[in-house]
Amino acid sequence: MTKNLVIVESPAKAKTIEGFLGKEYQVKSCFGHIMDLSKKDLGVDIDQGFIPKYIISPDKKKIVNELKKLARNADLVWLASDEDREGEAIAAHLMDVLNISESKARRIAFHEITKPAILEAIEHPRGIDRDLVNAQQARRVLDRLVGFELSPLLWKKIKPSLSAGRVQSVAVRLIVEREEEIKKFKVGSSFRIVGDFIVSTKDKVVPLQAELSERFSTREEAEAFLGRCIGAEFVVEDIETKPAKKSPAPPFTTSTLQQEASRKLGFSVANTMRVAQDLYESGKITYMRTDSLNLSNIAIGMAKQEITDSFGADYVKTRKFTTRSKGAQEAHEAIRPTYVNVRTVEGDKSHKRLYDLIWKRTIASQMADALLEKTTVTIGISTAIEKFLAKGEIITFDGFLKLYMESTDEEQNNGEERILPSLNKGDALDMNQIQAQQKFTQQPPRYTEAMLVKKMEELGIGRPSTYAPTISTIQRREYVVKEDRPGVTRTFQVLTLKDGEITSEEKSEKIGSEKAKLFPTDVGSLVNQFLLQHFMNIMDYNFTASVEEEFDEIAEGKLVWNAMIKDFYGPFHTRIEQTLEGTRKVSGEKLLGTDPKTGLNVFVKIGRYGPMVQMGNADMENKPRFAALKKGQSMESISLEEALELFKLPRTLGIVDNADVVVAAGRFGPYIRHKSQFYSLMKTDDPLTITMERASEIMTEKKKLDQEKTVKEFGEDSNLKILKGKYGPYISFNKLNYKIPKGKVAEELTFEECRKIVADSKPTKSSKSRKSK
DNA sequence: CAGTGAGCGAGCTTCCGCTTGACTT
Repeated sequence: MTKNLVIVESPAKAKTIEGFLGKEYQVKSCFGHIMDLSKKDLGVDIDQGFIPKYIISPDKKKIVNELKKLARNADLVWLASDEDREGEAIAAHLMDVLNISESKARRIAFHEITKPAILEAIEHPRGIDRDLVNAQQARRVLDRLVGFELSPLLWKKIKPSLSAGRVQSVAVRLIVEREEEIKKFKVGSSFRIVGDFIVSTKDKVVPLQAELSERFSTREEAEAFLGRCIGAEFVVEDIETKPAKKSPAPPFTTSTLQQEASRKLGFSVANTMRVAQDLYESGKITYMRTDSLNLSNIAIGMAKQEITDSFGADYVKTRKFTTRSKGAQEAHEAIRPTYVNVRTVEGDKSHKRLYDLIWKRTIASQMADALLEKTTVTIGISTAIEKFLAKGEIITFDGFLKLYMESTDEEQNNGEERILPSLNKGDALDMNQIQAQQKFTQQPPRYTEAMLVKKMEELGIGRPSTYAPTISTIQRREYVVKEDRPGVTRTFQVLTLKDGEITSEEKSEKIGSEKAKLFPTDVGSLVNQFLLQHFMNIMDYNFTASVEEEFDEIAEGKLVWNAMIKDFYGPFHTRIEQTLEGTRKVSGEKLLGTDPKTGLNVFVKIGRYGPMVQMGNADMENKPRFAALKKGQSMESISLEEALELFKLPRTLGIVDNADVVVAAGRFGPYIRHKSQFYSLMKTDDPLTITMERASEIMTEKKKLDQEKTVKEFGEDSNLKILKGKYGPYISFNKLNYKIPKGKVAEELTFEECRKIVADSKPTKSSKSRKSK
C-alpha cells in the first residue's frame, strides 16, 4: 500500500516527478479534466440558479475508477494539477469524485518540473481555492450557454450542424473582416528614387547606393526630378553614426512556437503541436501548452554554461522575461529543452528541426545583446533641395545573432544591414545612374494559421491548449478554408537617368500569390454577418477580455459566480428568443439573372448542404431546379453563365444493359450512376463533355478494384461479403462493418460463421460517427 | 465517406478547455 498518492494532469509529468520523490510516493495522472457538463441537454439548470449538471467524462471512467481505488488505500492524496483556474477545478472534481476527505487531501502546485520546485511544493500544501473553482465554473457555464443556444439558432436560421461560440465565432470574424478590408483596398502608387553612386578615393573605387528621402506621387514629378539631376553635382553633406542594439526574443510559448515554426519551417499549427507533443513525451522538451515566458533557474544555469562553453563568457546575459499577453495563467515554464546542454535529438526530420528551433531560441534568450553601429550618409544635390540618404549598419558585436534571429510575418524589405564605404564630409560622388521605380501600396495580408493564433492571443481569446483545435474547428465547419491562390501579373514603370539621358520602360512582377492562407467561405461570411447583426456583444473583440475581468473578480471572492452568469444570461437569452421569433431564415439569396431559354429566374443562395444555384421561383406550381456550386466557385463571384453551366447536369450518356448511364455532380464531385452503383470521375474528366467510352472505362476500372478488394462472397446473401481493407480483412453486411475475431482465417469463414459474427458482435464505428465525437 | 436541395417533421448536429491513446476500413 502506498502512503502518498500524487495526482498530476499529464502522464509524462507523472513519470518525471516520480523520479524526484521517494518510494513513499506514487504519482499518477488524471489526463486533464475528468468531469464535464452533461451533453444530453444544456447541462445547466437555469431555474435553480445555473447549477451545472456534471458527469464523469465517458473517456475518463476507467482512469477515475483506478484513481478511486488508489485514493482509498492511500494515507494522503496530493492534488497536483496545474495552478490555474482549470487546474483548481480539476483538483476540486478529483476530491468529489474520488471521495477524498478534507483531512486526507493536500493541494499543491508548482510552476516548473524540477526537484527543488516539487519538494518546495510538498512542504507548502494548501486547501482547494473555492473562489478559483467558481471562476472556472462560471467560464465553463458561460461557454456552454453561449455555444448551446447560439448553435441551434444557426441550425434553424441558416443551416444544420453549424456552430458558434465565444472563441470560434470571433476567430471567423477576424478572417471575414480581413477579406473585406482586402476587397475594399484601393491600391496606390508612388515613385521611389534610388541613386547608384561611385566613391573614388586615392586607392579604390567603390559603389554606394542611396535612396531619395522622399517619394513622388506621379510619374511627371519623378521625371522632373530626374531632369533636375542631369549635370548635377553630388556631395556628402553629413555623416551620422549612432550606436544601436538588438535584444533576443523571449523563449517560446505555444503561440510563438506555432508562429515561428510556421515562418521558419512551414509547419501548420496542428503539425507543430503534434511534433512538440512527441518531443515532450520522450522527455526532450518541457510542456508545450504554455503561455509563460519563465525559465527555471536550473535551465538558466544550464544555458549560461552552454553559452560560455560554446561562445565564451562575453556572450552570456541571463534574463527573466515577463509575460505581456492578456489572460496568461502561467502554470508552466516556457517551452525549452529539458536538458539545455543536449544539442540535437534523434528522430525524423521534423522532430530534429523543431527541437533545433526550440534549443536555439532558448539559448539565444540568455545571450548578450547584439551591438550595432547605424550610419546615415546625407548626399546633397547641387540642383535640387531633396537629399539622398545612404543607410548602413555594421555589427560591432554579434551577441545572440550568432545563433538565432526571429522571423517576421512582413516581407523582407531591401537595403538592410549594408556596410558603407568610409567617407568624409565634402566628398564628391560620381553618379552612375538614378532610377525612379513605381512602388505600390500593399493590401492587408491574409492570415496564416499561425498569424491567426497570434491575433487571438493578443485579443485574449482561446488558450494554449485550444489554439490548434479551434483552427481545425473553423475549417471543419467550412467557415474558412486554407488554400493556395495563384497571383496576378502587374506592370510597373521604371525611369532611368544614365549618361545624361532619361529612358523609360515597363516591367512586370508577380503579386498576390498566396500559400496556405485562410479565406472565408460563403457560409462563414453569412454566419458572421448574422451573428454580428444579432449578437454584437459576443462578437465584440473585447467580449472575452471583459468577461475575463469578471472571472478574476469571482476568483478574488468579490463577485458571486452565478450572479455574474445571471446578469449575462438574462439579456442574452432574450435576444435568442427575439431572433428566433422575429427573423426569417437567411440564405444570402441573390438574383443572378434569367435563363435565356426558359425565362426563369436564376438565384444563388445557401441551402441545406451549402451554396447552390436555383432556377425558377419556389411557388405552388413548379418545383425549382437546384445545383451545388463547384469547388472554387463562390456566391460572391459566380456569374449567370457559370450558374447556367451547373444546370447541364445530370445528363444521360446512353443505355447499357437496359439501364441509363447518368453523369451528375454530387457532394464529393462529379460521378457516374449506373444500376444504382456510383463511380467517381477523375479530376481530369469533365462531366459536361465525357463520352460513353470513357465512362465504361471508369466503370470497368472500379469493378476491377472492387473485385480485388473482395476476399469472399456468398451466394446465400449478396449483402454479406468479406472485404480487404487497409487494416486487413473484415466482414461487410448491409453497409456496416464487423471485425473478424482473432484466430479466425478470413478465407475459411463460412456463410453461417459470418452470420453468427454479425449477429453476436457490434459493428465497428463508421468514420462518420467517429468524426462527430 | 456518399451521391441531396419546396414543405411536411422526427431526430441528429453544438460550446471551451484540460489531457492522451484508441484502433481505424
